[in-house]
Amino acid sequence: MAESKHFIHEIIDEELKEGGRCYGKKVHTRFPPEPNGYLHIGHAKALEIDFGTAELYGGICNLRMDDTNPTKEDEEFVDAIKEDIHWLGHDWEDRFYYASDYFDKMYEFAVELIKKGLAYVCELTPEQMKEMRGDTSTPAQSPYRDRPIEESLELFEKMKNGEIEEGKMTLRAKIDLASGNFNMRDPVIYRINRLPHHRTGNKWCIYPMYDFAHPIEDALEGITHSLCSLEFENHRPLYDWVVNNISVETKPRQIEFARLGITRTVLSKRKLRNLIENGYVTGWDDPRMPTLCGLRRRGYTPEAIREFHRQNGVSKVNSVVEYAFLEYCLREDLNRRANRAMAVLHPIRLIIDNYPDDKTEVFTVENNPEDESAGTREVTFSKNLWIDAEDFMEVPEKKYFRLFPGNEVRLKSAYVIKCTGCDKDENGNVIAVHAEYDTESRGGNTADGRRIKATIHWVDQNTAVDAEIRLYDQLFTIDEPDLADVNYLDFINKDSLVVIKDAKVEASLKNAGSDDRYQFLRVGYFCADNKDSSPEHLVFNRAVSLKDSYKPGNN
RNA sequence: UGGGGUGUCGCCAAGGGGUAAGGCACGGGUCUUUGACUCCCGUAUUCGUAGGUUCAAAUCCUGCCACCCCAGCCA
Repeated sequence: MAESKHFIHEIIDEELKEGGRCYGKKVHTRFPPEPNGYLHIGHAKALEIDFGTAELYGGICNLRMDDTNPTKEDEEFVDAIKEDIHWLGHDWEDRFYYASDYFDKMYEFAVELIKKGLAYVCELTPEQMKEMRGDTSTPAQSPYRDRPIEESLELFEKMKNGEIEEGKMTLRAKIDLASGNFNMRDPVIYRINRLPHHRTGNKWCIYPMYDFAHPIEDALEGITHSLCSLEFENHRPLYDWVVNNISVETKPRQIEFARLGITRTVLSKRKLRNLIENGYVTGWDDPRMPTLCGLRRRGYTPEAIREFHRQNGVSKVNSVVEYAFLEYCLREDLNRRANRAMAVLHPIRLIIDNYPDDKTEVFTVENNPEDESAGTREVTFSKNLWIDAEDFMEVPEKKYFRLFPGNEVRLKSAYVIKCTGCDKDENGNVIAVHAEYDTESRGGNTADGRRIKATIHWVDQNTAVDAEIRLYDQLFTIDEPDLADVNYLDFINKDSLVVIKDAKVEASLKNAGSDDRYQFLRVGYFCADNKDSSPEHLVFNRAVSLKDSYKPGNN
């Protein structure tokens, strides 16, 4: 698994060399979520890059809530964000910060800029500022940019003291009104906002803009590499401008990478919220949601998600990874680690006619053929079993080698049986399958060594437990519902959830916890639902199906 | 038509003058007490495109094309 280094690590390698920007320094990154929503799998990529890079270089990574806008942020998300990050296995130790921790210092830096003649108080309304912004060929206008320093100082103080109405004044950096990069056309770095802040309450009524705040946060924390997504590329000149014009010891470097897209998935907060509000899903943790809490509830493991991001690599190309790759990563992980169990999703009776009516046997079954240390468990066997309706065909199609009259099949870890026929109801539906077992095949091996092509799973009617099973599938029917010009709500997959109320599962599943992952033999990977499942009413979610090379209808 | 980016297989992605890694997906085979897993084999004469430099170009040069981001007192 010796993946070659991606461009960010190549840059860091260079900077760490003698004479490089970071020679002799410890690599220090940060993950700076805005506490205004739940983390999703796209954030997990950034997490992998931020924490993973620190780990790779023996450095450290801070967790920092980027809470510079009181109108959008809320404390309620902070704990959920921390929980999700811990669940993924990342650790910030004691380095948990808020951007709001630095409001005092940011204010001082703003004053410093004013004193240097590099910032001024502007009295343009938002509308006026928009009108005067100019365009690609016309420079912006800024009538207040030559205001005396003393006056700006005074006004800025008034802004801080709440003497100015919201929207009436801003503090702007004096940079370049003619820049082709609009972020440099004297950007607003402080605005007035009278909403109480979730942490600082009413202490402030002016708040720094991201472009001013972020580089300061990074510099103050001694961040060496500020890794962010591509849309901030245009902001880097401003980031550098701030870092170079205020009195800070260290100068962090911003490097941008492409964010992740996944087929048949939407990742934008607005669209995800819409899915909830329109009732397409039940909430942020619905197992069909790409949120970390949704994936967790679905049965995804942190290991699978992290491996997914590691294998995808990091570049600057906007990419949309196939959902199949995420599924592959989950199967890879769970095949190694999940215990097997037998569950019949579409139960149909199987009667072993030559087996004694009241006899019960106990068979020992391996928990995981991929991992002997996973041990074994016991399952009971009797004359009356449940098997899956799909494992019987009265008239088999070509290449079908499961149960049909006259054919032999092995019941996993039990006996070889031969199908003798079936019972039907008045409508012609098969309601029971009959078979006779080979008394010499206990455990599943034939005495004469004849090979049995198919092995099917089963559960004993005497000990089987009822369970509800939720089969989840992709929420969308098209590959890229997240494109700007498609109405994603027109492409909802109506069958993204299929509920099976009357499944029969083996007794050992009775105590399944939501952290346990199982492979239901020949079906897929499942976990108990972390909200709705209980020993009295088992509910299992399908995380991902097993691959299946059988193509029905192949006449 | 300003500025900033990106273009290598269906999807990711290495490779930065010496003759196209790898993974997923897909197809075929093998193995199998899971039609899973394993293992094997196959899959870009070609690197957005047109020229140029060179013995040699995906890699260097020039032009062109396509796509993404930017005109919030959002992050």
